[in-house]
This record gives sequence, structure tokens and C-alpha cells, in this order.
Amino acid sequence: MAILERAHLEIVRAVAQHGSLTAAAKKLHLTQSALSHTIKKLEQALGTDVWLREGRSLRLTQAGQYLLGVANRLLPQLDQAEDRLRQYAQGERGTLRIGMECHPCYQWLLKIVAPYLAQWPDVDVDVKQKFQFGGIGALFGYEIDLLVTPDPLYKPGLIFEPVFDYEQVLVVSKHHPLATSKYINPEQLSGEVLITYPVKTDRLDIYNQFLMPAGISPKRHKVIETTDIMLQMVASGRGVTALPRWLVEEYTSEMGLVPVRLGQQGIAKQIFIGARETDANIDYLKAFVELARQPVS
Amino acid sequence: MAILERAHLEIVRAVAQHGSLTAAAKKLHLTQSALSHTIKKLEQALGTDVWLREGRSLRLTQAGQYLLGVANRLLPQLDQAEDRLRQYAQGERGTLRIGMECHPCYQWLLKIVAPYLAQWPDVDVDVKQKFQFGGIGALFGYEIDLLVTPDPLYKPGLIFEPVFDYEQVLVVSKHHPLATSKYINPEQLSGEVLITYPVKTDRLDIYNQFLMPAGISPKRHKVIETTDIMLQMVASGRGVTALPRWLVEEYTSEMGLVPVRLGQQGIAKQIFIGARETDANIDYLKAFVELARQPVS
DNA sequence: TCAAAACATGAATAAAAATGATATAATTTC
DNA sequence: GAAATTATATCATTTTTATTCATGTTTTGA
Repeated sequence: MAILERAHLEIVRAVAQHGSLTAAAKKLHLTQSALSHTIKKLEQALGTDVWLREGRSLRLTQAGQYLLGVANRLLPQLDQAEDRLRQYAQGERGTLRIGMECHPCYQWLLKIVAPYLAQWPDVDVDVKQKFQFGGIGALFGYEIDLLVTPDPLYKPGLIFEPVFDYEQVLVVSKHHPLATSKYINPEQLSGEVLITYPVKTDRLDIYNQFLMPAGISPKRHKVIETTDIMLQMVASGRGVTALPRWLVEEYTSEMGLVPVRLGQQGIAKQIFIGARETDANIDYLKAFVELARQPVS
Repeated sequence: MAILERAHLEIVRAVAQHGSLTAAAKKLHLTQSALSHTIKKLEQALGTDVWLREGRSLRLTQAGQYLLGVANRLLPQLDQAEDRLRQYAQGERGTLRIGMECHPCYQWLLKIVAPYLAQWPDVDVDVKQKFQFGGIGALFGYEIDLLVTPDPLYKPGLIFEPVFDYEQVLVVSKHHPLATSKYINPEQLSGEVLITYPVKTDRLDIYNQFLMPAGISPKRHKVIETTDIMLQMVASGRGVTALPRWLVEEYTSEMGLVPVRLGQQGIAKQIFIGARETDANIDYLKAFVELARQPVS
């Protein structure tokens, strides 16, 4: 009945990765002959070719491409399962893999992680920030166990809980003309250089909740990866940015940054933590959410 | 490096399914001795027990429960991959697995599927209606390839497209007092027996868009699985229900059913088809969505 | 155009792993 | 106390997997 073995998936992946049978064989600590034989047997068992032999190189058939997809999807899960079992073996509880869909939350997360690690010495924490299929996909695909995100998703299979609220504010240098404003209107940004994280504009609050409704664009839009550099740029008067108020307040004194309310009401934000429903009763996972729900010091 | 093989997962699953090593061995066409040997070796390789030996029975350890979860998640995917490769081998393109999160859409789907099967003779179609982790989970978990649903989800990794619009209407027997109304208000249902599909009430349009906003409940709420029986009940005056207008109109003449608008504006609905982004370029999948987008005859 | 590189194939073989056979002990369940 | 179930051990057998070697083909590119 069963034809497809883990080894087959490893081979498909290795060949695709290294481009040739010989290279793959070396990687897998096998001879070229061995590989050639096993793939032949696999193809016979499946009844379909997996590679097209084009001269001295291999190209995946349609079936092969499909198989590669399966390999890329399942092998990491098997690897991860082994890792986890190894951890169980060592008396550890496991690794809490946290996904982040919220750039500035990283600073907040660090504050949660520290006490958590102390409280759960036998649980490791890993944080991921890039997902091929988005945070939700990563949750469903078992790439992560928790997702920190501003967009909750109330669907069967997942559970989301709000963990903290904050206000998204404009950040300007203390020498900036807007620094003394109580709040600003969208038009007041039309002459400014706006610095943001490298994310689609429609996922940036300052766009979709402030600028876009008013039909305003900033003079320029610069993109920067890291919060620290971003703030350096703002402090040196190169532009303005939008960040959580609590984050700005930490830097205010040392860097000369000023938070300014966006609009008369301000932009209120809420951050959620999501998990798989099936994991709902894992104690060290619940504990993290519990800890995260405490107000930020 | 690699310890966990497919066979191990099969064993864990079989033992959990049949309750004992001996039973599992029979199912797997192995001897009890063989199983006992392999699981012992597995436990040694992992460095952790998978089962607790309690007298003459086995109970999963924590690691074992985790492993069972992995098995239940991954084995179906491997099986499915083999099925699909077998189809490739026979010159077929594959199976289009369609998930439905919209009860009455089934009738609509049948109309799409018929011409589709004619157009794509080498593609099979399978329809699923129950999902452990919801339709979205089933998409991400590769249980289905397309999802027919009233709630689209615009998240990375998934693509949703609207396929048709319709009006959700109340269905009553032609002898019913409300049968001559141009439209009805929520209060007019307070004395009625409401028949619906077995779905949480907050997912029923007639509740969340009509009754609940007005704070009204029907006299009674009956639950029925199949559309046909539901309509029989309505025709015989046992209650009223809410369905798409086009669906009612097909039955109107033969059964003496009358559609009545819900509220002055009526309830407008839209149905979407969702797919994984990675599948976006699969021709027979695109073709289905294309076909579904055509207006219903 | 010729040598090198890459894959295929078949045969013989060696090594490893899995399985089966069998027997026995321990435990629990009824 | 008999039956059922698992553990364990040993040995034989079978199956799987990989290696080696020899040889052939095709393509690539210097």
C-alpha cells in the first residue's frame, strides 16, 4: 500500500535543492548509483516519471513538481516533530514558536519573554517574523504555535484573545514644527517624509486609518527595517513615523522624540494573540497568553 | 539524523485506533513480536517512551500523544499525495476537492459540477462538507483545494473571489398568511416555527441580519439536515425557513412555496470561492472558478 | 571535436534492517 | 485459575538498502 517514504521526499528535495543527482547524493551521503536506483524504483512503484531526463540534467515532471511541494510541506513538519520529541526526551516541555505580524510588537514581546523564560525553564521560545503564507497560514501549517497580530480572525480551529491596547501616534523630533501640536490632521503630513516598516501601505494604520480616508499622501515615503534606525532618522529630523505611544515614551528622554496624536480621537489599536484550538489546553502555552495579558510595565 | 519514519506514524495511529498492540499488529499485517521490537527501537532512538505500559494495556505518554497528533495530521496528507500521484500516472489531472461552508449552495454546486466534469474529463471532483478546523483550516491543511463560502478571508496565502450574488428570502407555504406579503418585518416571525440547517445560530443570516438586530426570537426553532425535507416541511405548513431566492424559485411551482423578502431591503448575499495562493496557476482549478462565475441559468 | 560531466543500467555482492518463529515470563482481567 | 496481553530474548529468514564495478548514453563546453 504505502509507497512514499520519508526518504523519497528527502531525495526529491535534495535533488531540487542541489540541482543534480550527484550533488544530492553527496549531500545525502549516498552514491550516485544508489540514488539513481532508488528513484527508478520509486518511479516504477508510482507508475509515473518524476523527472524528465534531459541530456545530463533532470527536470521535474508535473508529478515531480507536485511531489516537491509535498516534500517541502511535510519534511519540515517531520523535522520539527523530531526536535520536539528530543526535547521531551530531555525533560523539556517543548519550544514555543511565536509568530509576529506586528513590527513594533517586538520590543513589547521581549518584555514578556524574559519573565516567561524564568517561569518556564524547560520551555524554549523562538520568534519568527517571516511567513510564506502569512501568520494565519503559519498557524494552520504548524510553523508556529502563537501569533501576535493586530488582526484577529474568529474562525473555527483558531482562538484569538486581545492582550493589550495602545495608541498609535506620530513620532517627530522635538525640534519639529509639529512637536508642540496637541494633535494633527492628515493634511499636515502632506509635506512630510514618512518613514515606515517595509509592509504594504494598506496594512499600515497611518495609511488606512488616517491618510487614505482623507486622500492625502506624504511628500515621500521611506522604508526602514528596524525600529532603532527608524527612530534615529526621526530624531535627526529626516522624517516622521508612526509607532505605539508606549514605545515612543521609552525613547523620548534619551533621544528627543515627541509623540503626537493622530487626529482628534487618536488611533486606538489592539494586539491579539492567536493559537490553534487543539493547543488550547497546553499549559505552557496558556501561561504565555496569560502573562501577555498583564499590563505592560 | 532521521528517525521518524512513516511506518512509525502508522504504528502509533494503529495502536491508538485498535487499542492494543496485538490488534494493531493484525491490522498492519505484522506479528506482535515485530511491533514490539520496532516500538522498542523507536523509543530508544527517540530517547523517550511513547507508551506507558500499564498492566496489559498501553497508554500514550505525553510524547506519545504528541506523536499521535503528528500522525493524524501527516498520514492523511501522505495518503492523499499517493492518490494524486496515482492519478497522474493514469493520465488524470487530479481530484478537485471542494469544501462547502454554505448549505444551500450544494444545489448550486451541482449545476456547476456537471458541465465542469464534461469539460475536464480527466479531473475528478470531490465535495466535503464537514471540517474539523473549519473551511479555512481545511484549505490551509490541504484537505480541500477550493472553498465555497459566504465569508471570504483576505489573508496572505489565500485568494477569494466572488462567484455569485443572491437574495436570502423567507420561504412559506402558499397557504401561509404571510404568503401574500410584499416583505415581512422581524416581529412577524415571533409566532412562527423556524426551520434551519444544523448550524450555530450566529452563522445563520436570518438570525444575525434579521432577527437578532430586532431582538426577536421565533416561537420554535427546528433543525433539519437536508434541503428537500426542509422544503417538504414548509410546504406542509409545519414552519418557515430562509433560503436563497433562486433555490426557492425552482421548487415554487411544483411544491406550492412562496418566497417573501426579509425586511424592506431584503438580505443580499454573496458567495465566494477561495483557494490557496500557490494553486493559483493550476489550470483545472482556475477553470472551475471561471465556470462558477458564470451566472446561474 | 574531444574530454569531462552527468545520468542510466545491470550484475554481483555485502551489509543492515526488518520480520518471523518460538518460547517464556509477568501482569492483569474476568 | 484461565485467558489475554505485553515484554523479552534468541535465532533464523527474508527483505531492503546500498555499494562497487563495468559500461553505455548524452550533453556540455573548452
